[in-house]
Amino acid sequence: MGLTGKANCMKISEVSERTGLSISTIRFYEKSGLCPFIKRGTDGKRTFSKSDADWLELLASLRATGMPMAKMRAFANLYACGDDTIQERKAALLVHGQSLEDRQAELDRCHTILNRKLQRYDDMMKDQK
Amino acid sequence: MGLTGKANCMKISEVSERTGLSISTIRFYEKSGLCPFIKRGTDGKRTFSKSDADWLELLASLRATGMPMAKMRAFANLYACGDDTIQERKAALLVHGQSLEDRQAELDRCHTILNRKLQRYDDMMKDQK
DNA sequence: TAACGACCTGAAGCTGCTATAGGTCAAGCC
DNA sequence: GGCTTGACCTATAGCAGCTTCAGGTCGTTA
Repeated sequence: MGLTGKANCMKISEVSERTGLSISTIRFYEKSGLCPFIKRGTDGKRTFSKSDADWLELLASLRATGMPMAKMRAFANLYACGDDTIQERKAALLVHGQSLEDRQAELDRCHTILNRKLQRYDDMMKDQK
Repeated sequence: MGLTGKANCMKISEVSERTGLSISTIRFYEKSGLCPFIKRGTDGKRTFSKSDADWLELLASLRATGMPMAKMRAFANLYACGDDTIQERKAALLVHGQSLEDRQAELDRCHTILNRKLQRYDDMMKDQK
């Protein structure tokens, strides 16, 4: 009855909800080689294990913070090669973490510009009266 | 001699340097109606006034913080209509400022996920030994 | 049994640039 | 004068990263 397949096995809609990636995007990522290890049920539908879902969540974070697909693909290849590559993956995440911090600084800078502009609008409106 | 045209008049390369937008992007923005008021010299080259450059700098901030072109175009239309629209422009910037803060929060969230992942890599490497 | 909903595929479309090809013009050099 | 160089110009094609659409397969439910 209400069993969602094997426990520990999620449907694409559940993964979508959890990761914030759209269903189309998940399929697109699979096609692009970011998660070639997703299994299918006998009915041809994708079945996601807990660790598949975790992986997609990490991908979502990387993408949301601006990692280009080419790098994500490289990262995915390391992941697919197993635990020997952890050192390399760690290095990649560290590099990306730096660029994320740069990005945050850039957003702050833009925020300041925005606020200065708002201030100027206020000044102009005062002058008009 | 070394005079760069009228003072108060910049070339596209100078505006590019100052705003961080590529020269192509500036031309593309003009074609897209984000700055239809840029004048040309008798030689057909674009000549940017100080306020043109300021405007493009603001556009750059908006774009860098994720405002879609359609909204930028709406904003540009208000700008082109003159000072009567300041109230509306201010409202638009406030709305965008909110979405910018949301975006910053999202980046922070992703940053946390990244760091947790790094921590887990460290744990795994310890276990391997 | 028919209709619904959740999944599937492949291909086309969209946004926001970026790169390429080909041309104009002024400045500097021989 | 003739030649090259460099900064600009246009128009068009290409690319990344999705999203949307058309059309099809299941399993469940009324």
